[in-house]
Amino acid sequence: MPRHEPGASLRARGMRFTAPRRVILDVVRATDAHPSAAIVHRLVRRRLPHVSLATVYRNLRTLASEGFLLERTGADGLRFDGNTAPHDHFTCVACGRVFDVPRLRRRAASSRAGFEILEQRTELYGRCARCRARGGPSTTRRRRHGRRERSA
Amino acid sequence: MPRHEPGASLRARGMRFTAPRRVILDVVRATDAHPSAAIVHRLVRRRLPHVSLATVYRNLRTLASEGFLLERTGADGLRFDGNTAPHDHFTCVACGRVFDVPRLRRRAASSRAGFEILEQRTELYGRCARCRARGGPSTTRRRRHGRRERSA
DNA sequence: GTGCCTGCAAACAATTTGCAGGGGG
DNA sequence: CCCCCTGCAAATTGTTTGCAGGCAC
Repeated sequence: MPRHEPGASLRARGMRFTAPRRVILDVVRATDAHPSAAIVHRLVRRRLPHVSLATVYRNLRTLASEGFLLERTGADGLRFDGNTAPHDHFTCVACGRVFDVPRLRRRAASSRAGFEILEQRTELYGRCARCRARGGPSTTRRRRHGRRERSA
Repeated sequence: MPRHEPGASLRARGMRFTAPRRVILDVVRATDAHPSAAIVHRLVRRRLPHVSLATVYRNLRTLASEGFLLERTGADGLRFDGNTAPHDHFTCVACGRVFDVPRLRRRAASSRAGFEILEQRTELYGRCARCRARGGPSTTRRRRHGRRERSA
């Protein structure tokens, strides 16, 4: 999906290109940190102090459904990605950061069992270079019960 | 991860193999429908009418962390999978069903950018054979706002 | 017996919605 | 000037936790 012109394209569908909407899109596109709605909210407020969290949610959803950004759902909740080019994600289990990585594999046996594949999404998990350098060798942590850890 | 013996393995870690726990594992293993906690709860209650939802959550989490089943988080919330063999998922965007599919691609360029890949997870989206037969040709639906649709 | 497990209910957190007013086009 | 969009607050939903007993081992 190409990165089209926000204003024009939105207007063409009867949607307005308001200040909050513009800034929200800006913020998500400006980072590669795959922010949550709350984080986007905080960043947006630096420029528009009165924008509400509800508006952020509404716009993220709208912008995603129009193809201006991508919505991801993972173990760490709902995240948004300004990079609309097809790519995969690598999540470091040590530091929690999420990196974009080029899609390494192309669709294979598309129509296995008669499935028509419209989209694919791959998440990789492991340890990033930095964490490998710091910590010792690979560890597989397990936890019993306990609140699900959320990366900041 | 092999399908080990629940009782023994749990006991070896100082955990008990209680009736609720046994039935919960049973239920998840008996289906390939990738049930939510609520669905597991309903099914478990057919055999043990007094099991609480909290117990279901606690046990699903425990059993997953011990490798007896897999925890998945997707757009449709938290789901559990009794199939612990490595495999991918295909979600039909028309009927919402989730199918297990054999993992089609093997890890490639493992350590791109110094990443150590410990795990990978791929989700495919499209239309299953049945829905392709019914509905017309492939459609890409978009929605504006609106509650996120949840598959039953 | 000891301590893990359980049911119940309350607490929590993330996301969504209702509503009345405001401003973009 | 019409109606989409917004802020605020309340509502919802999914998940987790505290606590007093119960039962597996």
